[in-house]
Amino acid sequence: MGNTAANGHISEECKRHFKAIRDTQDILSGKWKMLIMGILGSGTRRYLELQRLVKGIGPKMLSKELQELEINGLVSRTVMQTKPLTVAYTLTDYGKSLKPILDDMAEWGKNHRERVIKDLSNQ
Amino acid sequence: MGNTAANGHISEECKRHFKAIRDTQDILSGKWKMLIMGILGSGTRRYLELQRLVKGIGPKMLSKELQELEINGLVSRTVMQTKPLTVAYTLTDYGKSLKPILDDMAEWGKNHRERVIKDLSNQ
DNA sequence: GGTGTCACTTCCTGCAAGGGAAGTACTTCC
DNA sequence: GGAAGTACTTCCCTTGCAGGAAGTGACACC
Repeated sequence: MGNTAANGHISEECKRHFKAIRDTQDILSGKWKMLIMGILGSGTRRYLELQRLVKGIGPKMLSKELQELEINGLVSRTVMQTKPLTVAYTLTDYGKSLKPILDDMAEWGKNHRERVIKDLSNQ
Repeated sequence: MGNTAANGHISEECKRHFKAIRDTQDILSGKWKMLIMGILGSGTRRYLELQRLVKGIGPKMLSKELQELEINGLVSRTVMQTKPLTVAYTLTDYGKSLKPILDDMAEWGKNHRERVIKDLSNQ
């Protein structure tokens, strides 16, 4: 990506790179999708289970976000024939392809938190 | 991360993982930060250069986003002593630590675009 | 001294993302 | 038959993110 044509112009390859970042961000847009994907990365969850894990989310938001993830093929919804009906949400194989990114984000976030704490105590 | 204690409880480690995703997302929050970071990942840029590269952004948004990135230590701002003053924005070393994530996002976005195009033609 | 460039800031405005509270439909248990 | 659990949906309302247009200040060129 280190290619500016000195005159300030930018290669098509570069533009595609930038657009692709925007595309990925759009698919994980909104306040909750990344977190939901991260949580589902640790295994299948039921609806209320998710609502408990995603602190602060309401039922409306949760179902909206899940629907959008399902539409994009990242998450699959399965109705389980249990005592009271339950619905299981799981990452699809395609959804799992985002796991490395989410894991990296988690890793970075942990380092960042440590860094901030260090800064505060060194200040 | 595959550790639910069967009773539905979740390890502290897991919770930290989820919080860390949220933290990273917050630092790259807003419509433009990820894209700006992606662009700066390809090299130092001046203010107006960025405004041209980030299609659709206005001067207000750009300076706001850059300020927030600077506050978080991801981007450094340098006033250059040129004919008309120019300002150079660069990723800090810390900002560069986000590059793998942004690159992965770009990679995923490219694959996704191909996938969507295939789906449309196969449909 | 007027025009141009660069790097912003300020003011006004609008809309969509998101929150709260309540309701619905189905089933099972007591 | 009423309560409770699961998985949602609907309605209403607010906030804040973000856009547009214009202004500012510094300097430089003609």
